[in-house]
Amino acid sequence: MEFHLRGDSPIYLQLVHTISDAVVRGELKPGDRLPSQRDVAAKARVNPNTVQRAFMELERLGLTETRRGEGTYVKLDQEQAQVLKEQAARDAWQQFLARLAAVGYSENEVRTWVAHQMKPDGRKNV
Amino acid sequence: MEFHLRGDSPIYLQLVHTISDAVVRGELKPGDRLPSQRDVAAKARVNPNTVQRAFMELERLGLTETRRGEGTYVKLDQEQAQVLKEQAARDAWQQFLARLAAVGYSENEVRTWVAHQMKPDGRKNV
Amino acid sequence: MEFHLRGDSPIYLQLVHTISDAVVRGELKPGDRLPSQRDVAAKARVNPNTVQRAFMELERLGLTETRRGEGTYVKLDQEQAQVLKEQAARDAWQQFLARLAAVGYSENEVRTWVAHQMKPDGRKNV
Amino acid sequence: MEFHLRGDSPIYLQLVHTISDAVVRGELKPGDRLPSQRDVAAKARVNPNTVQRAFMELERLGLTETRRGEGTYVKLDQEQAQVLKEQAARDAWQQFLARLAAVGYSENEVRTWVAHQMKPDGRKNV
DNA sequence: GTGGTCTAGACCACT
DNA sequence: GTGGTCTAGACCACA
Repeated sequence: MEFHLRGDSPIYLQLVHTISDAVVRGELKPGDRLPSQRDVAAKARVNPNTVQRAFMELERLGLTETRRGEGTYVKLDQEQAQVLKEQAARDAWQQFLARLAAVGYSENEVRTWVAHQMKPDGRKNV
Repeated sequence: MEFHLRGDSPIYLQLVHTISDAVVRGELKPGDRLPSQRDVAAKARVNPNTVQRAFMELERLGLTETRRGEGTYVKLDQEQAQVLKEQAARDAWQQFLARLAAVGYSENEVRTWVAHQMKPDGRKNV
Repeated sequence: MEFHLRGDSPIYLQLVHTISDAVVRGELKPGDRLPSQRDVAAKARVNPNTVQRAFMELERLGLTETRRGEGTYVKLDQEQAQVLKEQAARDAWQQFLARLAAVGYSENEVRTWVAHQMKPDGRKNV
Repeated sequence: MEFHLRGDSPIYLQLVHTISDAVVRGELKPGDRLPSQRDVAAKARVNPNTVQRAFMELERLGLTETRRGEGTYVKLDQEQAQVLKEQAARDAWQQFLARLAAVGYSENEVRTWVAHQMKPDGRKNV
């Protein structure tokens, strides 16, 4: 697993998202063992305490289960992961719509705008 | 202007966004005078220091200018506002795509998903 | 508020219990501001980080609400506190019964035993 | 002997309590041979090292004695067991009283509360 | 070797 | 001055 840390949000949350996204994608399956906190700390080049905080958060969210002296394991089953995946998509979409509305796009403008973005021939839509 | 404050991001930034969005929407036009800091503080029920910080940020971003003893005025012209508006849309779209990719949607799945959301008859697309 | 720290359980949890019991007892009421993390750290003579962890836990339990730059406030209303109080009593009672059963007391023996403890004249029932 | 492991306290201590309670109840008598460490490990589905630690603790507490190559035997005589049993009851009772006091029950309230729990007709006292 | 707790101290963001 | 994040490093408990 790769950890790309950017600067805007707390490192421990970035770790949480990196890992939880992997779970949601199904890349980490129930029962899988996460790398040890020390290993993650080494790979992401952050302090072990920061990693631990991330792991605590993952457990709190119900994604993992940690067994003292053993390690941390994925708990969330595939079905729940799928739910979270769809939820993430809906949330992202809502956020997108809200943002456009906030800066003044009407519903129809949004429709047109998105249609334009989706055109496969649409010359580099970014 | 209404101020709806939620808890996740700093209050002063929420104020900045509330105001800058109004400018971007063209609701506040160049030369318009913003409500006084103390009015904003009262309406949003936040500490005046927090409002001041928000106004400082708006000025730093080039959206407003403050005239001592007079008040704070919108500086950004309509053309620049339009640029920001389009930029906001592109940013929101990119963020949306990035999020879906992060949780495992392929490009095609995104396309299908969005198309489905956009169907006007699809009731409940929001 | 006094903090008596013993050695058997993690300090941060002892802090959590000290404070949450005060809330449950109604000694700290909704809207009351807790002493700052630094103050608690000083009074309890522990590291501020340890206190912060305790405060995080209190917030996670829904007892308090912390406002950055302001302080930490009691959130739990009196009614909810009462519920927790009764719950605590039931839990303690269950635990007591379970323990006696585990070491071999029959239901009747428990009854007799407790009746004996409760006798007010029973000279030092401890 | 059944081993029901919960998650809150160290596994080795749970094993200690399971076994010591059996001794205190008189279910395991002086001279009785405990199941082998490997049997316990298998039945409780825990690491043999964990069982060993539990057995060490039992011996340290004076409940058992280990004879090399033979096995582990209950050492505690019935009289001592009875003392421990009564001690356990008193401890549990004290803990119960302390807990209720901590959440704000007065002595009289405790008395009333317990009396209510003890009413045999009061169905659902557990 | 693994996770859990704690200390010490720094720096930042916010009100 | 308040809480939030992070580092560094220690020591412990557990499997």
